[in-house]
Amino acid sequence: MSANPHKNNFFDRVYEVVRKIPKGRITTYGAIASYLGSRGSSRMVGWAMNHSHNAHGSIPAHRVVNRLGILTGKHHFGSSNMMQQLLENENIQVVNDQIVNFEKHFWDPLKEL
DNA sequence: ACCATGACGTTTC
DNA sequence: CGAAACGCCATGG
Repeated sequence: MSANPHKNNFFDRVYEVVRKIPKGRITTYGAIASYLGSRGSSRMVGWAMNHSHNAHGSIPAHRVVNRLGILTGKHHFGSSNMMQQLLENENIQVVNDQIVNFEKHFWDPLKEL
C-alpha cells in the first residue's frame, strides 16, 4: 500500500465510474479506460474490478463487459451464471455469454458523463 | 529497478 | 472465425 493521499488510486476512479452506470445499461473496460485518460489501460480497469471486492459499497461489475459485449468476467461472480442473471434482471438479454443489442445498452461515460 | 500478472484491445495469420 | 502475438499500464513480489 502506498501512502499517497494526494493521488487518487486508479481503482477508485474505476469504481466511481462503474457506480454511475445507470441500471439497464452497460459499458466496456476500454470505455472506462478512455474516460480515465488512458485508452490503452483497459487491462487496469479489469484488474481494478478484480479488487472491487475490496472497494466500499457495491460495484455493479456485471454492467462492465469487454468491447464485444462478452461476459468475460462472469467467472469472478461466484457462479458462472450469476453475472448473466444480474444482467437479465435488468432487461438485458444475454445469449451464449454475449449481450444482445450490446450497442443499444452501451453507456459511454465519455458521452453520457 | 526488474519480472510476472491481469475481468482488455487491436492487429495479424 | 479462431488463435496467437504485441501493446498497454498499474500493482505486487
